[in-house]
Amino acid sequence: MSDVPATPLVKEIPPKAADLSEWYQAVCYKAELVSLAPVRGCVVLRPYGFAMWERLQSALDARFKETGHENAYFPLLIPKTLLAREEQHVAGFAPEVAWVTQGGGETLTEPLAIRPTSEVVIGTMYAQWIQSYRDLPVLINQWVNIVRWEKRTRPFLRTLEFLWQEGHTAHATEDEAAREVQQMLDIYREFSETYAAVPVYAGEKSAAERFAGATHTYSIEALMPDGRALQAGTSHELGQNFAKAYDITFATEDQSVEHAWTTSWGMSWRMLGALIMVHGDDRGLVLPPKMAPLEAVIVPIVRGEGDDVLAAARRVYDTLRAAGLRVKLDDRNLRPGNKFADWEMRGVPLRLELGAKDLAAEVVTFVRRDKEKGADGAKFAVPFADVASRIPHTLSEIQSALFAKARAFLHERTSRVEDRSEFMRLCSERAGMLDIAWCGLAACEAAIKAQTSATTRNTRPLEGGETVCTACGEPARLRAYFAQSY
RNA sequence: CGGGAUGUAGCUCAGCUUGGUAGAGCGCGUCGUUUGGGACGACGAAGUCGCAGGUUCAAGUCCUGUCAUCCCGACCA
Repeated sequence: MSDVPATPLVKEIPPKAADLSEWYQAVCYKAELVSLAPVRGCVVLRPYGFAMWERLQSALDARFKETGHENAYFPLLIPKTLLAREEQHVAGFAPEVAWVTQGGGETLTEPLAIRPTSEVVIGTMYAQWIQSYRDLPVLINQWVNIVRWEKRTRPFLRTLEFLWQEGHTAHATEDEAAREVQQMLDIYREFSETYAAVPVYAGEKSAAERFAGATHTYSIEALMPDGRALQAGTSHELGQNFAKAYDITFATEDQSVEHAWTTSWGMSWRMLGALIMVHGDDRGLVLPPKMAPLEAVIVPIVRGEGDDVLAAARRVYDTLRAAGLRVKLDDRNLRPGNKFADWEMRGVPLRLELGAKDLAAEVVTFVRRDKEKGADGAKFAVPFADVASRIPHTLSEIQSALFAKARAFLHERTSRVEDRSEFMRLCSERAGMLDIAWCGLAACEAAIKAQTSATTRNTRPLEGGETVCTACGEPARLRAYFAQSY
C-alpha cells in the first residue's frame, strides 16, 4: 500500500480489546446512552439509552402480563423499623442503604430508608391484602428506581441509583412458589437469549451468593469479553421467611392459618451493560435488532441539489414506517462518512444507503452493522420493491448472527476442568466460566475466592459420574460455574 | 472504604519543574465550495483553570482542605 499512516477507523473510542473498561465507558458516553450526573455515582439515562431500556421494558412486561402478573407501584421510602423486621435481609443490605433523616426542616423521629429493594414494603401490604387462600396467588411487578450505596460505580453495571423491575408474588404452597421462581428465571433466560442476544447460564446460587433472606436464589449469568461473569437477572424463593417477618398469613381451605410462600425476581438496566459489552466492537455499539431503538437508518447520498435522491429516500422512509419498522431518515447536511460513523457508534443494525447510482438501478444498498467492512454479505443491493419485505428478514439474520457469535464465545471460554491446580490457575487468569464438580461447601468456596477472587456464579445438579470436588477433594454434590465477576 | 492517578473550552490534552495578561487539535456557529467512508477555505463564538481557603505585589502554576472521576483491592444488582 503506502507509508501513509492509516487513518484511525474510529476517532472517539479506543479499541475494545485494548482496554475493555475504557472502551465500555467511552461507548456509553459517545453513543449518548448516558451522561455522568452531578451526583456521585449516578448517571443520566439519555433518550437513546432510555429507548433501549424501553425495549427491554416492553418485552419483559409483555412476558410478565402473559404469565398473569400485574404492575403496581409501592413507595420509595421505607421506615427503619419496618426494614429491620427480617434479620438476614436487613443485615445483608445494611451497608448499602441510604437514609433520609430530615424532612420538612426537622429531624425525623424515625429515619426512612430509600428502597434498596421492596420486599419489606410489599410484604407489609400483602399482609393486609391476603386473608384467605382465595386471595392467592398475588402476582405483582413494579418498574422502579432503586438506591444502593455502592463504593465503586460504572454506567449500567453499578450505579447508586438504578432502574429495574422487581416482581413479588405470594403463594399458598411452597411448590407453587418454586414453580413461579423457575418460570421467571426462564423468562429472563429466554429474554436474554432471544432479545438481548446474550447467552447465559441459568442455575442456583450458592448459599454465600444467595439473596439476603431467601431460601433459594437462581440467576442467569453472562460472560463478558474480559472473561468476567455478569449476573443479569435473579429469581428468589423466599420461603416463609418474609411471610413470618411481615405476617403474611391466610386461612386455608381446611380452616387452619398458614404463612404464605413468597418470591421475588428482578432484572435491572445492568442487562443493557451486558449486551453493550458482549456485542460492541471497535466502531462502537452493535445492537441486536430487537433491542435497537432504531432498526434501520436511511442515509441519502446527495450530490449537488439531489432532490430526486432525497425524494426517493423519503418514499422509502414512508414505506418502511407504514410497515411498522423503527426507522430514521438522516437528511442532515453532513457528508455521508460522518453519518455512517455516527450511526455505527450508536449500533443501528442496518444502514440503508440511497444515492444516484442506487436510484438509477432502482435499488437500496443495505449495510449490516454486525459484519466487518468488506466482509461477505456486509453490503448488498435490494430492489425498491423488495426493501420493506427484506428488512425483517435481514434483521432476523443479524439477531441470530449476534447470538451465535456470543454463544460461540461463551462456549469457547467455558472450560470443564477436573484438575485442581489447573482450575485455580484458570480462576486467577480470569479465563472465563470454569465448570467443575463441586462439593457445595462454604469453606471451599471461600478458599477459592481468597486465593483467586473467583466465586461461584451458579450451580446445577451433577450429571452423574462425578465423585469428588475439583477444588477440594470432598465428595461432589453439584456442578458449578466459577468465574471472577462484575 | 484502603492504595495509586487525574481534574485547564463540548472532547483529547499542552502550560505547572522555575508564579507575571488562557493555549492547541478536534468539535461548535456563519458563508461558500462540497457530499458513494469521518472534506476544504474564510471568518467567528466558546474556559470564574473542579471547589474553598492560604502564601504572595501577583496563583492555572506553590501550600492546606474538600469534591468528583479513573485504575487496583475489599464489598455488592
